[in-house]
Amino acid sequence: MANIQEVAKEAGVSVATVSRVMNGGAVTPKTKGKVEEVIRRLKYEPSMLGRNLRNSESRLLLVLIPTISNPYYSDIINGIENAVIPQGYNILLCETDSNPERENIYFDMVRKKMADGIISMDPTVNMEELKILAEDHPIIQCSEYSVESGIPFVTIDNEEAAYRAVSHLVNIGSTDIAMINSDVTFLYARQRQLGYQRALEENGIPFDEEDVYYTNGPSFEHGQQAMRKMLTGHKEYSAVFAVSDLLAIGALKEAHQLGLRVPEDIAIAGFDKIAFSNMTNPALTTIAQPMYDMGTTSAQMLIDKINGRPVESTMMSHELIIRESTIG
Amino acid sequence: MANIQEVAKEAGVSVATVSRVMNGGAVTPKTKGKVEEVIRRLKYEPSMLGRNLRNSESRLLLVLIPTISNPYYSDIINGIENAVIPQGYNILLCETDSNPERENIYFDMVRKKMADGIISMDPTVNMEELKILAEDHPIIQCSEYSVESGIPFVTIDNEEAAYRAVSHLVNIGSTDIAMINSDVTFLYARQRQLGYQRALEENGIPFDEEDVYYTNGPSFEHGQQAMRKMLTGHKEYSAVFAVSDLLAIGALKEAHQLGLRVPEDIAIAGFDKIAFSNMTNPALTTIAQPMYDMGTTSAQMLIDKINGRPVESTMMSHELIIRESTIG
DNA sequence: ATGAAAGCGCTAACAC
DNA sequence: GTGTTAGCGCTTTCAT
Repeated sequence: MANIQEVAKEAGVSVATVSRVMNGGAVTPKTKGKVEEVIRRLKYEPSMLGRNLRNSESRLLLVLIPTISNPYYSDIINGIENAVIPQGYNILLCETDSNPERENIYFDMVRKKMADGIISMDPTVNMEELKILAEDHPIIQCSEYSVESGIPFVTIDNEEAAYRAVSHLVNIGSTDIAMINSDVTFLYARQRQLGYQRALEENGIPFDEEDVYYTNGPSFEHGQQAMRKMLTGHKEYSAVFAVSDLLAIGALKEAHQLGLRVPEDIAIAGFDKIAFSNMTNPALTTIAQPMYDMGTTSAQMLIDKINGRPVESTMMSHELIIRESTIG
Repeated sequence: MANIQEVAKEAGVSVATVSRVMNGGAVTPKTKGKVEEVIRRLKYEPSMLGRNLRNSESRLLLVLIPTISNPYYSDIINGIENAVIPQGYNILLCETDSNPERENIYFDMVRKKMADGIISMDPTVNMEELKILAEDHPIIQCSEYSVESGIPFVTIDNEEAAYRAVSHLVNIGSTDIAMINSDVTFLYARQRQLGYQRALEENGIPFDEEDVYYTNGPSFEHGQQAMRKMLTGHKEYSAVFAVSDLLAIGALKEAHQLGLRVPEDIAIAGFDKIAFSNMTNPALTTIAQPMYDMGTTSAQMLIDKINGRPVESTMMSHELIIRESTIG
């Protein structure tokens, strides 16, 4: 628990020299060796607190997500971590629970210099506040974003991806295709619905607003509810496009519960390719987003921004993964 | 971006007074009002960097987990967060990836005072290092632990829980009960195997080491592999007890893939009651650990430890959740 | 009740 | 190449 002063004194040098040894400044091999010996002997660990104050940086990056229990974020976070750690940063995973108070705690952390910047992946984020914060602090949006905010973002072409997924459902012979969508206040929900609509119309299937089943949330249970409503309704469907895997997995479970076979009686496609989409029976057809790369990219963008380098929004590629839930 | 000096100057008081206003020291209502007005006007946000250095604390707590993608940890982390945030702390979720280097980065953070303490939930943690670190720094073990380390822990009675799960399998009429276990270098794996063994023996079923199928890891795929090996072997089983839900879900998928019906042909029980254990078809019988409470408890223990208060290890309760995978 | 001043541990500009 | 010194922004005695 020694500090830099004690090391300097013990080694018979100045604190500046010790600092230089620590940070690779110009020092004689001889003094360097001597100082290093003392550091080892005294088990000296430089305090980041002093360094942080001096450099007025915390080397901490906030990653805002609505909840940690949504596996959607796992790989993105992995990508972020692997990108920032080699550059001497660490991330603070912030669960907002879509709660403005929680969110404010985290915004405060960057205002109070406990964090150097933010990667926001929270679709429920208070965009007004985020925008204001972005005036004075480095912020990047990942996955969910607002163009008008002027804050740089990383995303995929949601409309095109949904278009491909639904086109696939048409290609396997479905004509009555329902959609399970979350709240259209979210940009991705609107974009994916547009893709659904375009795929139908280009194939001569009229779009009907009644075929879209909206949920009150993003979770498994919401998917179940939507599916129950759909299957107990007056219309029959041969395929369902769900706006996320979690919703699709809920729908799948409910279909089974109501005695339907997937994909024979009804095909189901999801979106995101979360790890669990492969664990269900049948495995889920879905859209793969380049999660990991989205993570590394947004991380690098944030660090660039922190260092005053110019940053451009990025559109990443996606891929349709065809699995058992849409083809026998 | 004003600092305390500017506020003091603008308000015509000393920095000490500003500090008192911020921290609830004794100040005349009149000066207090004046200072607060200036704070608002200058949009002053006190830097935690200065405060942290001065108080030599970071108010940051590390939570060590092997990987964020294992849903097992979600609820525990939730509990931790809700316990620490009201007390002015924040947590840094640390994915070690069971990589000693990664781990060391995080250990370094507490050595370098960037974090005030650690809650370790990583079964692969380097116990030697952790023990040494615990001599100088507050550390709590949650879920996975070593008694010999002398580091306080929070856990459930794994042996008893496994005993109950396997007893349940016996009660529904199974006599040929296999176990899917992970690596017995982990304490929980050893304890749960003991429970499995005791349940068999108390019911007059001889324990056979060959009925235990060991995996090379904790994931879904490892569960699949174990199940494949089991079902393509020479022995037939009517029930399987998996040491975790993730392994059980893998086993379930593989059973389906090989044309077996669950629970009719083979019953499957898991352990942990992760969110997904309810999303499979059939839903999984499992052991519920009081995740959230384990989180809050270990968090409070850590904060107590940081504040020099005495801390006792805690054994928490568990519950057998019987669902479709073991009863038609 | 308020102010002056010391100091938390570190880095970097400047001088030698 | 090395030492001296001035802060980074804050809290907390110690005076008054």
